[in-house]
Amino acid sequence: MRCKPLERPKLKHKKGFWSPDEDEKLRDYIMNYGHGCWSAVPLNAGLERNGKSCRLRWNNYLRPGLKRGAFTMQEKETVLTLHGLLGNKWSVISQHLSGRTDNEIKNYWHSYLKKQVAKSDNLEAQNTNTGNTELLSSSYVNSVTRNLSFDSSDSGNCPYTDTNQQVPRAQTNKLPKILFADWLSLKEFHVYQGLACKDGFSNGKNYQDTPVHGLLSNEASTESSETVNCGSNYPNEDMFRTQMNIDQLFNSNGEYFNIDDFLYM
DNA sequence: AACATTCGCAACCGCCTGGGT
DNA sequence: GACCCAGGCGGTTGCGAATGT
Repeated sequence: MRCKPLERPKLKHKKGFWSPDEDEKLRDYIMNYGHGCWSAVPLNAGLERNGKSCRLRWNNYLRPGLKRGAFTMQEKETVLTLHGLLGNKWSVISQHLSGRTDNEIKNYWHSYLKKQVAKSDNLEAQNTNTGNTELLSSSYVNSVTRNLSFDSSDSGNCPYTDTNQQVPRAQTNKLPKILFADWLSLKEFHVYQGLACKDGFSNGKNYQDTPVHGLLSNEASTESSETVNCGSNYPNEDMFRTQMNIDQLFNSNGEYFNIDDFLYM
């Protein structure tokens, strides 16, 4: 992990925007030799930048496979839902959106989604004031889960549409984790958010302290058809167990499930 | 047309983590 | 165990472009 200490001359590092020439140098160097130790990259590539700056430039701009341009509807939903679950864990969220960088997602959130969420919260506050208390806080998560939808005509988006399909373990790890979030009912989101919820689950504790057994019960499955995505049917527990790596869902005692283990597996 | 405000985004900053010494 | 340092991450800033007045 750690590189050999470098004997480096005390260079004054350049800051600010990268020139095309600098981009070219960095790209050429990394394509030919890999980045290895980032702090050595600027020296070897002939750049007057620091290693951090090179890493950032490469990861956020030069790296092959980066997607540019507007976020798709599905990407937007993914960001919203994962943000609802994870908070500002941009790097984790970015792992679920191929071609998008954490920085890009963060910018997207701050410049666009945050406002949408605020709007949604305002609407809900109005509903609450008018006596409609059915929806509790964490409104945007609710609205997201309500609105989550995959194009049912595009089964490629949804590995759950075929309940008989066994997913090999190696592939299981590549499943979009977003689908678990989609699968949770509104109630579970309330628990995660540590907000008051009608079944008395929430006490401000971390979500991972909450046994997930109940969350996988039929009760959850029938919670609300409004939260359904991936076609028309809520996946049942058996299907969930089949599609997911069950070892990751229950600990060695076979009882509890740590959402972090799931999300980061 | 001129100025003000908002938006979008690249890049920097500072903190944290983990591995080597 | 303490220290050092590279790498990683999230928050923030700054600037050009777009839009509004």
